[in-house]
Amino acid sequence: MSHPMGIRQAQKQKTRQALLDAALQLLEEQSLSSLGLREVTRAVGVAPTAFYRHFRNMADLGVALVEEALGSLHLMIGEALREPRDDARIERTVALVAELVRTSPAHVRFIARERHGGVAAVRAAIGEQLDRFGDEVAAAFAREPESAGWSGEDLRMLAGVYVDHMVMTASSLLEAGPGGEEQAGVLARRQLRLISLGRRHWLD
Amino acid sequence: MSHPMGIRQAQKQKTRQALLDAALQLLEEQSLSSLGLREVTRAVGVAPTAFYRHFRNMADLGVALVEEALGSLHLMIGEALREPRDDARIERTVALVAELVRTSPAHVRFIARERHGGVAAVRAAIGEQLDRFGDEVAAAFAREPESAGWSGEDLRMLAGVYVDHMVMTASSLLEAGPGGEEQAGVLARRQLRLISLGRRHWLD
DNA sequence: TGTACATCAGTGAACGCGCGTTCACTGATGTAC
DNA sequence: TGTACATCAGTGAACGCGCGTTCACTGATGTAC
Repeated sequence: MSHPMGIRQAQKQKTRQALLDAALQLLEEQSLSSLGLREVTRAVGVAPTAFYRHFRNMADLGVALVEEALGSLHLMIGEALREPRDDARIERTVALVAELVRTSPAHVRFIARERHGGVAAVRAAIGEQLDRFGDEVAAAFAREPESAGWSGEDLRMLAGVYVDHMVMTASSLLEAGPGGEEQAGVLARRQLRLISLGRRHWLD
Repeated sequence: MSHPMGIRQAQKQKTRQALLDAALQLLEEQSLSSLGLREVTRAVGVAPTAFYRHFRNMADLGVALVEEALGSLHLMIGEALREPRDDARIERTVALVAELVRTSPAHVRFIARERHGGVAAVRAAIGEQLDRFGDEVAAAFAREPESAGWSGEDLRMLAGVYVDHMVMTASSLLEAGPGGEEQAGVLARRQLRLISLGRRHWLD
């Protein structure tokens, strides 16, 4: 039997995760470029120097947070788009985003904030993930009969609109807070209906 | 004759503007929450303490930058939307945004970055301005014959999509850089066409 | 199983540095007569 | 017009503080025999 993870490695992972969790929480009130290494280690309860056992600097930690926030989302989006009927797909898409905001509000806020934020490496990592989403959504659309006659470029454009809209919906659900969720959801569905209508008449 | 602005006031305005300009330039590479007061005064060439004659803190300066970036834009947007034909309006809208990005890239970057950034007062100021844009665009749409039968809510939704799309277009034109402007413009026009089509068939 | 040595996650002291803010000041500009 | 006083934008020294990074270290875990 090999050693999938010894005590030492397990403990190291635990500390690393604690650093990520603490950073994410501290980032609710500020942006990454103003978050300090000592702030994070203080919140976790380890010495500042322990940080360097896990990340080279805060930007490095930020990139890890991007992976944590978006890495596991690819499967879920593809599934939501498999819904054939327009209105059901809209419903599922908004529900997926709402679920994401409910279960991981801090991750969502982080992505919205750092997407155009002051740390280049993190911006790049987010951009890459969103591009991948766009490609996947485009591939899902391509499989549908309604896409017959569409150029690859047009499909990718449509996919981009979808992805951008999802990010925006997530962000406005977050800002809406507990009270205004309903209203933000209604707005998002309406906007997706507008986009769906545009799609249906694209080749007229 | 009264004193529209004495030598003293004129000099004060000049220093204030120099602080705003220097801050905006420094913000190309970082976000507001990590920009320091001393950094700004150093760039201008005044003592750090001079800052307090003009702003209470960096958040205060940030709010002033929001006004500078978006305050004068209200007239221009209304005018672009007065165009009656769909394709001409799309052309003018994208041209307006492209012009803005060309003449004030730093302002555009600032707005995109701080819209969801770490400084609450600045986020609020940007949100207010964008809401005002939304109201104005909705009012412009309401005047058009194509809007007959539309509810106020639906019009405001459509206006919100337009405003969000403008911000996103500005941001992607910025990221595209000198080479990719053309491509980003094509994409933006295509997306607006999609929205226009959705609008035309909204009441079907 | 027991022993001797290697690894390495986390420690704690120390460093130099730039930060925001305070304060009393200076001297050009503004005002009253 | 000239004079005496008030205003106030910008100065410069000083402060205490938290920052990121270095370094030699400790002691629990891992490995070889």
